[in-house]
Amino acid sequence: MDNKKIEKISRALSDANRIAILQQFKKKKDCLYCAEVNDLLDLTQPSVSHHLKQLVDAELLLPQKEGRNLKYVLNQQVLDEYIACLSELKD
Amino acid sequence: MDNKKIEKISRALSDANRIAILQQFKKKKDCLYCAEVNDLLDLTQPSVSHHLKQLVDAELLLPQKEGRNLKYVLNQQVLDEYIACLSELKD
DNA sequence: CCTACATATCGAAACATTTGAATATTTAAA
DNA sequence: TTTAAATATTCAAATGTTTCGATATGTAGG
Repeated sequence: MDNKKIEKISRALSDANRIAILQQFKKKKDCLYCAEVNDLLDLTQPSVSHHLKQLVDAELLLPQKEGRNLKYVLNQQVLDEYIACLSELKD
Repeated sequence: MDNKKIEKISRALSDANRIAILQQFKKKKDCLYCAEVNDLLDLTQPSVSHHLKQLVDAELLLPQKEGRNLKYVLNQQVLDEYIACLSELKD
């Protein structure tokens, strides 16, 4: 993972709403629907769409269309790689 | 570690210059001098001071005065706690 | 004490991010 | 095939971040 990617993921994580979205995956077992995120956050629909886009662009979330709905799953591999890069900073 | 702290650390990590500073600790064994960071980055002294401040405010770096000079050490504990929080996102 | 060095702060310009209203797109259902 | 629901896009306002020149502060050495 190069520094540009570390920067992008870090930026995606640097917002309270986006952190809340990611934490919601702990409660819902493994996937979250777009509509659920709209309910979760105290923001208008375009703002939520903006935040989800940041997370998808950083590849922390993987989107899957289901008819009119949009389902997201957490990209554990990218998260693992990011954590591995941070661990390398230690010594 | 609460969400405000996760947000702050993530923001501190969301900049190419600050990532470069942290990675420099791998090369220098365990501490970095302010003057070395000025040499490392292609920025003016006030800009470098600004970036170091972000890292210190996020408690990723611990500053130690040495006369006129300023020495930084990596705060491994905070880094570990941050990594632990990210790991918890994975289910 | 004066001078030079190391770092910090201030102020402003440039740029990026966040937000919501309005509107567009896509798709399911009637 | 019209209508409604779910999500995305556009635009602009507000806010936050980055950068640097100028200047301030603190400290060591002469």
